Order: sequence, then C-alpha cells, then structure tokens
Amino acid sequence: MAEMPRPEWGSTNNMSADNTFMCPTADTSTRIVQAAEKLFAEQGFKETTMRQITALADVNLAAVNYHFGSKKGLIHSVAEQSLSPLCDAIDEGLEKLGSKSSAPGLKDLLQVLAVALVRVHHRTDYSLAVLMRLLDQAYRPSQQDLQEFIRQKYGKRIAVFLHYLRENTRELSEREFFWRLHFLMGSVIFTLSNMHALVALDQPNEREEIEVETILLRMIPVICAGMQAPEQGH
Amino acid sequence: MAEMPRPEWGSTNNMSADNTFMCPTADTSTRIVQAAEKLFAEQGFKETTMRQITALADVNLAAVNYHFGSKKGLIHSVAEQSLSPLCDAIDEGLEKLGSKSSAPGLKDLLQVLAVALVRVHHRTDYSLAVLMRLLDQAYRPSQQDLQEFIRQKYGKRIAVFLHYLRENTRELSEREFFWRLHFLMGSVIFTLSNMHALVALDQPNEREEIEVETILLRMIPVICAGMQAPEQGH
Amino acid sequence: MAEMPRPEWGSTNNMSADNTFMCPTADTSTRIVQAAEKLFAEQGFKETTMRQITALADVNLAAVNYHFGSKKGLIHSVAEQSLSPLCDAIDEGLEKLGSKSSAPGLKDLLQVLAVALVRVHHRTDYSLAVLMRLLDQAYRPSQQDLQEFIRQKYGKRIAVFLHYLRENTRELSEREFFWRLHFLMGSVIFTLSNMHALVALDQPNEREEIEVETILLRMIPVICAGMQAPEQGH
Amino acid sequence: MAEMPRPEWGSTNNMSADNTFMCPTADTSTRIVQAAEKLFAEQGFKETTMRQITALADVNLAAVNYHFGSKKGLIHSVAEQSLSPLCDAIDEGLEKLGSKSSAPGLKDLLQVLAVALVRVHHRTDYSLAVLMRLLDQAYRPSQQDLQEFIRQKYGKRIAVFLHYLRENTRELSEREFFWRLHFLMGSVIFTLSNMHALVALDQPNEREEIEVETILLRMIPVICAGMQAPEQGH
DNA sequence: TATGAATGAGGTTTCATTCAT
DNA sequence: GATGAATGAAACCTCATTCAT
Repeated sequence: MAEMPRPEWGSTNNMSADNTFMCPTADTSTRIVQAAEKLFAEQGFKETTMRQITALADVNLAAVNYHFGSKKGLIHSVAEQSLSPLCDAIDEGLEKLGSKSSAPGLKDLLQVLAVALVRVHHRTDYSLAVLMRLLDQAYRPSQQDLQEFIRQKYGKRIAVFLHYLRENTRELSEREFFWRLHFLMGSVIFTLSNMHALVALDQPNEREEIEVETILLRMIPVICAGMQAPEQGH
Repeated sequence: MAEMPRPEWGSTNNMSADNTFMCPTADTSTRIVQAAEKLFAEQGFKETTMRQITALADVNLAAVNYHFGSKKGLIHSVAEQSLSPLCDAIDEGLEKLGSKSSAPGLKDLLQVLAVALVRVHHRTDYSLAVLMRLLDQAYRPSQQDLQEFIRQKYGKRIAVFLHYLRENTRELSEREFFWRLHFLMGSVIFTLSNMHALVALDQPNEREEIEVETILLRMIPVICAGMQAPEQGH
Repeated sequence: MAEMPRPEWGSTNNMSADNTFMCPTADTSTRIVQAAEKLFAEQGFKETTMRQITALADVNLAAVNYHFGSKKGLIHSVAEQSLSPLCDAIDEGLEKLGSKSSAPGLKDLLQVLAVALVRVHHRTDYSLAVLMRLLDQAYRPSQQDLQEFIRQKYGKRIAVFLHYLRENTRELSEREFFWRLHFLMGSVIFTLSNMHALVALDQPNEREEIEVETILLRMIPVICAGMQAPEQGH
Repeated sequence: MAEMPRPEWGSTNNMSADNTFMCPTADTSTRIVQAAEKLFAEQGFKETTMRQITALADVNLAAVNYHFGSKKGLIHSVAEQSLSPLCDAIDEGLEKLGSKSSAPGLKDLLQVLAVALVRVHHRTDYSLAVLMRLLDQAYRPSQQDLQEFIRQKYGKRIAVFLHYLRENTRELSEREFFWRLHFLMGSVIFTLSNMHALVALDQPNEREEIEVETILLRMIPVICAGMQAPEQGH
C-alpha cells in the first residue's frame, strides 16, 4: 500500500537561475530550498529547525513535509541540487580535456573542479557552502545514510575524477595519495563551507558579493604544490 | 510484575562493548567529559544529547547540570581541556625554538604545532577530534559566543604563534597569507576532526590505535609546500 | 534532474499487487467507497487516513471531500451502503415468513438474518466486515452521533426484527433477553468483523474466497442453543 | 550505545488497590495508567490522545514518555496490568481444579475464567474493558505487533487453558472447535468491552457500580449451551 | 467534475533543565 | 554530591480540509 499521492520526494523542484535572495514570487518549493540552503549553511543541519526554514521562506510549516516528505528529504533534495550540477560540470570539463591532444595535468584537473564549483555557486548564494557542509557531515560515523545516499547517486562519477587525479600523482604511494587527497579535501571543504564568514573577516567593511573565483584562484597553486610535494622520507 | 517498587534504574549500567574505554573508577565529572568527548567527536555537539552522554558515562542525567551548569558549560569545559594544553605546548615549543641561535623556520613552527597536537591527542582518545570540531563550529555566524569564548581565553596566545608564522611568509601579501592560513587550517581541522573515520577507511581491517604522529608527519611537508608555493600571478 | 516541471503526480498510480480487486473503470466515488471499505475493515476508521484511501482508489486526495463532504460523510455513506441492503433483506425475509401458516421460530429468524448478512457480503468483499465494525463503534460513548445516525435511519426497521425475536424468547425475563441479545450480537459482530483474520487462521494455506455462508451455518445452532439455554437459577 | 537511563519501559508501575477514580495523591505513573484505561476503554487507542490522558491524569504531557517511553509503551503497560493478573488467576483456578478428584468440566472452566475476569475488573474500573478492547485489536491485520506482544508474553499460559477447554469438547471437530471458540470470545469481548455502555442501557436510571459478576453469571449458561450444541448436520 | 497545492490544528516525541530529597 | 522524577518548550510530522484552477 503506497502512502502516495505526494510529490516524488527527493528531486522536486525547478529552480530559476534567479539569485536575488528570497524572491517573493518564486514558487513554494523553490523558496523552501533557498531558505534551507541559507540556514543550513549558516547554522548546520541539526541546528536549523523547520520553523526557521518555513518562516524565512514565508510558507506554511507543513509545506516542507508536503513537498519533501521530511527534513531528511529536504536535505537530500538540497544535496541533489548542488551535487548533480557539480558532477555534470565535472563530466563536461573532463570531456573537454579528453579531446585535447595531451593527457590532462594536475592543474587542468583542478581547474575543471574549480569551474564546476563556481557553477554550483552561481545557482544560489549558498548552494556551494551547503554542499561542502554535506560532504563534511558525510564523514561522521553517525551519518552513514547520508554517505550512502551520496555514494549511491554520485559514487561512480566521483570515482572517475579521482581516477584522473590518481593518474597525475603516480609518484605517490597509494596510501600517501589517500591522505593527501583528504588534506586537499579539507582545504576545499573548510574554506568553502565557511566562505561567507571568511570573506567577512577578510573584507570587514566591504559589502560586495562573494567571489568564489578569487578564492579558488588562490587555492589552486597551493593545492598543486601540496599534492606534488616530495613524499616524506624520500 | 505487579508490585515493583520503582523502575530499575540499576539496569542503567549495561554498557555496550563500545565503551570498554570508560574507566569505571574515575570520578563523575571526568567520566562525563570523556563520554562527551567521544560522542561530540562522533556526532557533533547538537546531535549529542545529555542522555547519551550520561548513559555512556554511566552517571545520573542531572549530573551534567550539577557539575557543569549546562550543556554549553560542558562544551566549554571540554574545550578548555584541550585548548589549554595545546596552547601550553605551543608556548613551550616556541620558547625552545627561541633559545636556538637562528630564527625559526616554517618547518620548525609546524613541528611545534604538530607536537602540541600530539600532546592533546594523548590526553584522551577523542580530545583532539573534538577540539577540531570546536574550531570548525567557531566559524559559524550563529556560534559567535563560542568564538568569543575561545578568543577571550586563548586569543592572545594564538596570535603569538600566528605572528611567528607570518614572519616566515613575508613574501606573501597580507591577504594571501590570510587565505593560505585558512587553507592550512582546513586541512588540519578536517583531517583531524575526521581522523577516526579516515583511519578506518585507510586501514579497514587493522584495529590498531590511531597514530596522529603518522598523519601529521605526512601533513607537514604538504602544508609547507602549500604555504611556500609561488603566489598566483607573480 | 535540473529543470523538472513539477512533481510527477503521474507516478501515483503505482499500486501494490494488493489491490488487484480495484476495478480501474469504476467511477470515482465507487472506487473510493470500495477502497474505504477495505481499509476501514482492516485497520479501523480512525486508523485509516484519507491519503491511504485515495491512494488505494487511485483518485485525487481532494475527491473524498468533493464527493462525500468529509471523512465522516464517507463513513456514513459506507454505512448506508450495507445497512440499507441489510434491512431490505431482513424485511423481505420477514415478509416471506409472515406468509407462512405457522408463526416464525427462532431458527427461522436467525436464518433470515443470515441470508441478509450473506447478501451484504456479496456486495463487496469488505461490506460486511465494515458494517460490523460500525455497529461495534456505535456502542462507544464517544461515538453517539454514529449511534444516532444509525438509530434515526434504521432504528424502526431493526426494532421490528427484535420484536419478532422477543416473541420467540418469551420464557426469558426482559432483562435476561437484553443481555442474551448482546451476547449474540457480540458473537456475530466479533466473528464477522474479524472474519478475514479468522479465516486466515483457520485455513492458513488455502487462498480461497471467504464463505460467510459456512461461518453462519456454524453459528446458527450455537446461537439458538445459547438463546434457549435455561435461565440461571430457574 | 544505550539510550538509557530511563525507567524500564513496559512494566513500570505499582498499583494501589484503590479503585476510587483518579486519586490525586497516587503517584504519577499510576495516575497515567488509570486515566489511560478510562479513555482507552471509552474511545479506543488511536482515538485517545496523550494530551487527553495527561490532562485527565493531571500530569505533565512529557510524563507519559518519561514513564512509558511512548504511547505504544503505555498501551503495553496497560495490557500487562490486566493480562498478568488474568493469567495468574486462571493458573490458580486451574490448579485448584486439578486437585479435585474428577476431571474439570466445561462449566468449571468457564467459572475459572469468570473468577479471573472479575479479579481483573476489581483492579480498576476500566481494566477489564480495556483488556477486552486490546484482544479485539489484536485480531486486526495492521496490529500484528500487538498480537506478537501478547503471544510472546502470555501465549503459553493461554494455550494451557485452551487445552483444557478442548478436552471438554472432544465431540467437536477441530475446525468446529476453532469457530465456536471465537464465537464465545466474541460474546465475552463484545459484552465486556462495552459493558459500561450496556449497563447504562440496561439500567438507565440507576447509578450503581457495574457488577461484572452478574453479567458473567448470565453468560456462563449461555456459553455452555452454545459450546455443547449439536454440531450442524450431525 | 476533478486536481495539485497549500494550510491550521493538533499529533507524538525529544530535549535540556530543574527540584525535592 | 548525587539521584529520580518531573517539566516547559519546542522539535518533527500527520491529518483532514480548503481553495484556486
């Protein structure tokens, strides 16, 4: 006995490219997702209540359950909304690289990643930050279902990118690669999930838009250097 | 069944095999802190309930409020327990470096930090992980009181270390230094706050103790290289 | 994934193999009543949600309110659909008896009732079970409006049957009659409202149709004997 | 990781024999159970809200979860509170019968059951009614966990009684016995679960206590006769 | 006639905290 | 110090219903 009819949980809404915050004419589920992204990014998932979300989105409290089934459903929906475009953009970028004559170098790969991240960021002000927080959460032992959700939906596509990365770091042992990969991920995840706070610290007075491009431009050479540093004891 | 005097609170001390690490003779507040560290590290602060903590510590639910005033008080207490030794160890390390003839290099400074982190880790299995999570939290806009707490108690001592670090990266602009510092912090915070999960991923079968030393040994050259990479566009 | 027009309400019609009985061409309100009967019978009235009903009937959630005004309206509708034929059949049966030369005996009356119940059962698989549950509910102090509804629409016709019954149990005191009547009603209501479960218990392996006739055939002599047992202390 | 400490859900409270309704000095969990019994009996389980229960018991809303873990826990507790004494009393009665010279007859067995039911009734005004409603519920396909709960805790003891009953109805086929048993159960369950309503109908003006003894005294000969009626077609 | 979206009321449960002992 | 019970606030979620289309 199905508990339907309700909208198909998980991948519900069509987002307009509109970036101005909380557009009052946008439709309900879009408004919810945008409000949720902002609050999730600023406070975390558990810390954010459905009341806060629905209040900010200016919709009825029950609307979240109507559109997304549950808070977890909303989180998954939010995740899809940034992970899907991210993977799409990475795939695209890799394809472009593949058509070039020479094999892609480490810098090329990071550039592909950077472009993909920028594209995610341009969907909504907080898409990127919230995505990074999701990836962070996924490493907690108590959140294995989130991990599973991500692995199942995006595992294969992520593996492809990692494969290319590995090709460019052949000089590292398998184990060294594993750890450096996570050092790098730490940089990216920490910086981008806190980017709003960091930008505010960096430019206390200016009230300009966050430019992820600038941050990533700074980050790429640092990560390149880190990945290519001589292995300890060699 | 009919005339039971009262619910059997005695049955509380049935602990899963998970907490063999919980020394039963330690005094109440120590037990609480240790249980809290483990749970905070694995689940996060908000996600961890007082009931879970007191159950794992095998103490009365009200004991936390009695000893620490509130959940926030416990968190601060946990924070102090690792931040104080960390700063002490850094101070010590810097002092030793200062007595040497030459000015300390970047590698020396990172070594000092590494030694300090190892010392924190050796207090309790989860001291380090939970400390890292605290630092992560402190960047959230909604947790400014935590930030304030840390800044007030440890701000000055941290500043000293950062000052030394800056001395060794004079070639970077102020702004570049700011960002690279946070890239580095991201690596450290992410890696160490998830170190249990990462070690489990790295060595799925082995059941040996986590060796932060090993991790840090891998990390230092990577960070060094990152900090010293040529600035973009120069 | 990105630009979905709207949640796919079309995916609502995925029905479990459970509802093969749900004729897809029947009109909306018939489908609703049939689905409601099944669910009411299996779960009870309060336990059954409109969503379950509309999902099983494969109609829109709002259709129930459109066709029946409210959940209570639907329940009353369901009640009528079995109480009316029941009373009709009893009336018919009594008329036939009346045309016979001799006055009707207790067994005759019970046979009339049995035939009427069988007729109700043959309307829909769950008509009878749900009717019995309704009668059960009607005795609860908190459901006096249901009681009132039944009394007003069918009270007189039921009274006629009870009158005949009383004629055949003259040897019992008024009060004894009252109680025996309810003992009997208990047997009927309990057995028939749980008949699906009971048949499943009785014939765990066979997957044949429920034959109320068989059950009633077993019940009649038992009830006869019960009603005619010598009064306690006489 | 245990979710303790909380009282051991399910069999929590010590009941005083006090039958006056809602004694204000009784302890919290007793008050809850008594209020729950009354409301469950009058309205059903799903229909009764925790707010109603705690309001009637004049305790905090959260007290139910504190003492019983959940609404289902409360229901199970209520069940135990009447099923345990019922089975105890039946065991006792059977033992007494066993010590007699001759084998126990059908009437003896029913008398044992009646005495046991009376004893349950004397615990609390609504213990018996609510027990009967529980047994009724247990036959619904959607309540198999309740069924399981009862079977696991009391299945064996009930089976003993049924065994004796079967010994006294050897002339019936297995299948006939099954059905007659449920006819009888229907009488008992329906009558006793609605006994308050029925007594009110029987004696509209009198406001005296319900005498289950009287009802059961009327019921025994009826059931005896029903069980011993000649099998259809023999 | 029918539907998809939305909503207000109210459901159970969880939580940190408090208090008398 | 320590404990068992109790509590108010608020969490997430479900429900029957309504309404514009």
